[in-house]
Amino acid sequence: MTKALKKQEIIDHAYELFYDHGFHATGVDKVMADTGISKRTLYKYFASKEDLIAELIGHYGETFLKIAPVEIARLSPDPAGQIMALFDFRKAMFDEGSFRGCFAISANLEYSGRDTPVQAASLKFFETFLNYIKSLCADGGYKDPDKLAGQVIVLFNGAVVASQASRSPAPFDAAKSVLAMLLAAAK
Amino acid sequence: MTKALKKQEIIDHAYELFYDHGFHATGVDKVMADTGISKRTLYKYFASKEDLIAELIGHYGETFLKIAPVEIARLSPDPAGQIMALFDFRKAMFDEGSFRGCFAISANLEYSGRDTPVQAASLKFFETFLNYIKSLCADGGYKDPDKLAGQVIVLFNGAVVASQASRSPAPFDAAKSVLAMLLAAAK
DNA sequence: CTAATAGTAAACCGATCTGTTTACATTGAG
DNA sequence: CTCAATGTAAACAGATCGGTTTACTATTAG
Repeated sequence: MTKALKKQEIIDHAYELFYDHGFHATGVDKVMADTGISKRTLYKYFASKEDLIAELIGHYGETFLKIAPVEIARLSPDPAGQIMALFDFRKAMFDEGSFRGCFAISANLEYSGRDTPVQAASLKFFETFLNYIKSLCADGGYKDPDKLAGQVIVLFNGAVVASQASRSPAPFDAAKSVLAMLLAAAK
Repeated sequence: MTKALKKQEIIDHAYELFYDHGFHATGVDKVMADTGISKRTLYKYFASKEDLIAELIGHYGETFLKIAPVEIARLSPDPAGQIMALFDFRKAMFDEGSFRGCFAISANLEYSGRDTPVQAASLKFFETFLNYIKSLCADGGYKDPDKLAGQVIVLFNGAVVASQASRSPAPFDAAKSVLAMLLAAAK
């Protein structure tokens, strides 16, 4: 097994564990046992637990931003409708019964108030995600795509967090009704 | 010192510690040392760490819902303007340099995926807060105050979480611009 | 004065935490 | 075959975790 594969294997296992059970609540021992590796190997690939989590945020971002364009293109042909479809897509992830929220937000909040690699990685994800929304808004031909993207993100984050906390996809309906109004006014 | 006062003293100290440093990251030993009490006393007033946190969420809710009406009444005379003022008030809390988000959301997310007293307490807060927004919307004379309240909450949570994560009050400006549009359309 | 209450300090429990280190086994390439 | 790389298992470190219990000391009310 190559180095890259081994590292990916650790990432895959750690990702699920932290996503499901939280960051402080999950020890590196659990990651080791779940992956089936020794502690030495874990610390060969990652300098610290926080560095591992930071890389997992990167993994989350890459995964999400690879799947999302495909899914929203499947749901709607035009860029304008794809913004709405993004909310449908995210809601569907909750509908499947798993109420995992945003990996980056959860990590950021749990390490809130400090300056760790976790903060840096999550901020980088937020920026990347914002740029993606901006490009969608620009493609949609809206007047002020950058301003619109900022508004869309607030709605999106609000829906995601409320859904995770209440374990219900309902907040997405409220968010979508506002989004429809917002998009109509921004043409 | 009476029982109630002692308990309040523990709550006050624990509240600051958990709010600033997180829940799993803060041990009961730190709460003891900070309050200046023994472990036995702590566990006389609270059955467990999770029960303590659940009570702290109640404390957060009571505090917030006692101050908010006063502040927004100071900022705006009419109920319609007070909804907007609620965002100004919350933004001002961030502007003061402290980027503490919503205590209930933070606690809920950190204990996400399990069923603890923490979940119950935070859900109760969300309900109370929603009812408060509903009453503001009803007083404002809006068409469908319950629906509007759900939309307002999504915007509010989105702004709070994004501000905490990015340590910037900027998301409130995006949220407020959407809110203005929303309120204008809901008259 | 007495008796109950409420408190402290500290030992103790078993477990866990992140991280390092030592000793040894496996493997693959030259 | 040999040697270096890569891995495992496990001890070790020092600290912390949530929680219980014991022994002792103030305080306070009757």
